Amino acid sequence: MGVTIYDLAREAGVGIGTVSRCLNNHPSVAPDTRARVLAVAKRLSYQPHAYAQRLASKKTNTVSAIIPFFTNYFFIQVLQGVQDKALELGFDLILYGVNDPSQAEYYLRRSLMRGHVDGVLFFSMDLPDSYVAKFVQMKLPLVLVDTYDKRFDSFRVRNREGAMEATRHLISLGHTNIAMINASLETHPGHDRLEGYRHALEENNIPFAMDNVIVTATGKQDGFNREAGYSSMRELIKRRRMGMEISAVFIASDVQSIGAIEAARAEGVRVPEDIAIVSFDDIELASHAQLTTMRQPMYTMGTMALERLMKRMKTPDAKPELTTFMPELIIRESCGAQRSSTIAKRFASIELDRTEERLNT
Amino acid sequence: MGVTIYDLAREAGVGIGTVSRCLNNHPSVAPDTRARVLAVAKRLSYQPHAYAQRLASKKTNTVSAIIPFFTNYFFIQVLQGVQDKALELGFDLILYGVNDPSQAEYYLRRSLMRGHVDGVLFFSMDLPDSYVAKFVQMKLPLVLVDTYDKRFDSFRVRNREGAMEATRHLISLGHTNIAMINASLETHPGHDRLEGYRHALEENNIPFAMDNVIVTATGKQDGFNREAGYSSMRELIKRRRMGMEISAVFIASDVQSIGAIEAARAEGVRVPEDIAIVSFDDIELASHAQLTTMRQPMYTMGTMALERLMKRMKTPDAKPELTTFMPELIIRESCGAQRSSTIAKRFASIELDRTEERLNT
DNA sequence: GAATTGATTGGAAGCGCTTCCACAAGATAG
DNA sequence: CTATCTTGTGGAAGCGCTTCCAATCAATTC
Repeated sequence: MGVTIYDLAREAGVGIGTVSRCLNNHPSVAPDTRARVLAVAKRLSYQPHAYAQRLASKKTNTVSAIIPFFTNYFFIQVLQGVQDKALELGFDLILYGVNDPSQAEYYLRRSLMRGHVDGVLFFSMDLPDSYVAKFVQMKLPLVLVDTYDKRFDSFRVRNREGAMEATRHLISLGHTNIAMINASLETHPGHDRLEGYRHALEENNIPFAMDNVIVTATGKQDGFNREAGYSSMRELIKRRRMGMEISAVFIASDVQSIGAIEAARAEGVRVPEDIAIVSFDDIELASHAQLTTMRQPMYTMGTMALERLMKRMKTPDAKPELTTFMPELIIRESCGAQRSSTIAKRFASIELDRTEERLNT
Repeated sequence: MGVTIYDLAREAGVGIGTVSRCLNNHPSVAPDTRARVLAVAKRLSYQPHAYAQRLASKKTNTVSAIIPFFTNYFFIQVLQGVQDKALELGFDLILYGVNDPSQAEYYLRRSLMRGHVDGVLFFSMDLPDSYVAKFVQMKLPLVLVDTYDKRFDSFRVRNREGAMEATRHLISLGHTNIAMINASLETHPGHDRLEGYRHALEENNIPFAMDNVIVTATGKQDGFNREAGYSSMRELIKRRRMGMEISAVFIASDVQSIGAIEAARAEGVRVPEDIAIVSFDDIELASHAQLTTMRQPMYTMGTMALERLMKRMKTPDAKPELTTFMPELIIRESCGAQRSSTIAKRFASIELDRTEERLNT
């Protein structure tokens, strides 16, 4: 069916070795030979056979990305970074979306098939111990993003420090009764953000109490979802009505905050007047919802992770590196820091200018 | 480095053919031979070499998905469907995200490499004519989603009919001055939704005028983005203040509507009291924004598209089929049909019940 | 003019698997 | 007891490529 290098060789009157060299820009080919072969290849619309190439060259030019819940806005933006970088490098990206932890192992096993991929990106989940050994044994490069293992390159956001900064911001606005809405404490972000919150309170001599922390670990994405934010906020409002003094809340993720704002609206509680909110992530919608939030460099994490994977392929024995990112506080309206209408208006017009600018190009 | 079937054959004292048959569940192997070989395979932790298998068997178990702007919520949900189905079928999914039309051709070319993928899903873009011939010639199965070509299987949403229903809904609520906010008319959805809008007006003897249609085709995603919605709505409000009578607007997509609502809020225009909105897509956020919208079965389109691709692999010469989906009107608050607070409250509590239900499981 | 060098080239070997064909060894039938 | 199946099995061929080694031939050197 397909045109092979043998066809090209016959047609161009050369050997298959020469054909291969021409196609791969090998230096030692006479210019006119190369021209002739390439002309024939074009004429017969030759297409190299991907797997034959890969089998022979032992390079796949493919990486896999094992991502939980990739419909989560956080992961989508990371994924966009990975994908753009893959395009730039000429790599194919196999997307392995994990909806349930057991799937992660299936995908790990699959990625480990000899010659399947040149490297693996593993996101936001604990790497099962049994696979650590396998990756080492198979010498398959692995880069972890938003999770950590000392035996592999890792990229992490400083969740604890970010949560501290978020909480400090609320404190600096005069709040002393600050609650927290969190997702599963079993997750790294959930755990570390709680720690940061607690630390910020304590360094300011505000007593920490688990009573002020509402944890919803159920539902999809370990509780990092809108519904969980909705019900958590309702619970918080209920407690508030029963006498608990709460003027602000630190919410562990933007998606939860979106749900929380819905709940506040439904209950007639104003944000930020009655309850100020600071959250975490800065997903695209955060600006729509006017959320004050800790920005994570999601896109950059994606591109850097793939770059690191490439580096690791070249120098497999280098020492694993841990790269951390410090999230950045983005102030919008939900925390009440911009209650002055002047500032708010000016902000709106800036947004507008940017839009118009884009329209005029 | 790797363990091959030759190693297994030697170790188990059988031939490579037998080993291969054992691993592939071929019937004609004696039960104890099979057991012995599998035991050895396990002991040596044998991993088949993906590309060798594929080269020899001429099956790749891989498909590619060429998707524009996959960070768009619409595509993400379709993609989730594709990915889940791929997992179910044991296929790998190569994600080719297109940010710019020229990339689509690159990815098409790449997908056409012999033996690279068993099939291709192509989303929402016009398939370049030159590639039609190539796919036919290479006999590479291709399924189109959200776009159409009579020579291939296609899945489409009935944009025109959906837009008609959306517009009719506004008319049924008593509106007669209905504007439209649209994205690029060069896109199929943009074009067809305009047609539907126009048709619905005319069948109700309401004059259609392009003056009531605001088109923003620039920016990312051909104008299907938040910023475009924002600026279009501002333009609409400006015209309104200059005397144009507008009480409702049909917006071509939910993302645009989200921006439009922002603009309305910034300008002090109430939704739905001053301007009622109906839009299109029903992305996850639509319920958060309380958008009345035309729901597209995105996830289903993803799963069905992959299923169709499989079917096409099995019977390559069957006649191409076109499958259309009728979008469904989802009524929320933005159209004003539920202005009664009773209904609104009941709706909120239903949402809540669902949330709590989930929490209790 | 012989010897050496460098630039090209042909093609065998090998990547690790599937599959087909041939064959051995019992089992069954006549 | 011979002829005919069955059931398992071994291993060569081949998938289409890369790469290495040997070979050719013209150019250069002494």
